[in-house]
Amino acid sequence: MTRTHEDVSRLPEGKPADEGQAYTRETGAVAVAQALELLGGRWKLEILFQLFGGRVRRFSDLERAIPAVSQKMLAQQLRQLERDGLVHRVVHPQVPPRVDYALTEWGQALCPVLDALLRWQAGRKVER
Amino acid sequence: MTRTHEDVSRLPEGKPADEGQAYTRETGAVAVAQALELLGGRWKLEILFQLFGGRVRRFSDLERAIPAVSQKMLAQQLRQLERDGLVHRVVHPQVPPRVDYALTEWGQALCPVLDALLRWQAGRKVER
DNA sequence: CTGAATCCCGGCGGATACTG
DNA sequence: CAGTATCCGCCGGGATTCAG
Repeated sequence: MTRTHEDVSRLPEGKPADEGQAYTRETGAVAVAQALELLGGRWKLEILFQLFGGRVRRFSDLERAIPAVSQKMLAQQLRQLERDGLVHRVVHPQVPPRVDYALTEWGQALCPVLDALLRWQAGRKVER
Repeated sequence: MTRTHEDVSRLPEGKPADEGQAYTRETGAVAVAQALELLGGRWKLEILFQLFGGRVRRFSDLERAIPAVSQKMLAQQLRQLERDGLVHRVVHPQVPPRVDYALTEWGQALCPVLDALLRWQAGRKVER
């Protein structure tokens, strides 16, 4: 069925046993695709990177840090990140209003993954 | 060569100190975004998963394995994967024609990265 | 069998203006 | 300050047809 070389289907550890089901090639692709969808937005990665390291940023901080993004998109992407559980949103009932954004634990856990992606991409040159 | 950070959150905020230095927060986001673009196509992951483990597949194999994809998209995504250096394309000058697709070494190296992404996504359950 | 070419459509994302 | 509301262009991607 599966010829496991360094196959993704072989998950070394850490997957829930209650399902009793490892990822097949198809569900694996689907699962990764779902994960990628969470990151698919045009600005999500830039936002995430701004938030990495437990940094808490305000809306205007993000606007300043990512000048090319419009308010609409920034708000939209933040909402989606919040809905998807990567970002935590804290509203301070003040005048003027103030909203803080921070990564959830799960969002923080994405950090080493993106780092791995970074290292993978860096190895592009050596192609035969 | 690349300094292997365990944590992207430790990246410096300013510019890199020297040339061979690793990523800043900004260039890191850009680099990851570039990497994600390579995988961004609607069907690329499914194709990649079909190819993982050094499996060589023909065009018609992939069509059968991914029934939902149209010929156009399959061809398009394969071309892009080839152009981006993830997939190797071998044309056999025969009648009827036959084309084999396989991962490049670099493409294979993506496998553990997607695996990490898979494990990250699996840990979504508990959020506080 | 393996594509390229063409037509078509929904939605992402940009620009701008308005609000509490 | 931190967002909504609205309009709109572009392009990713589906269906179908043609070609080597």
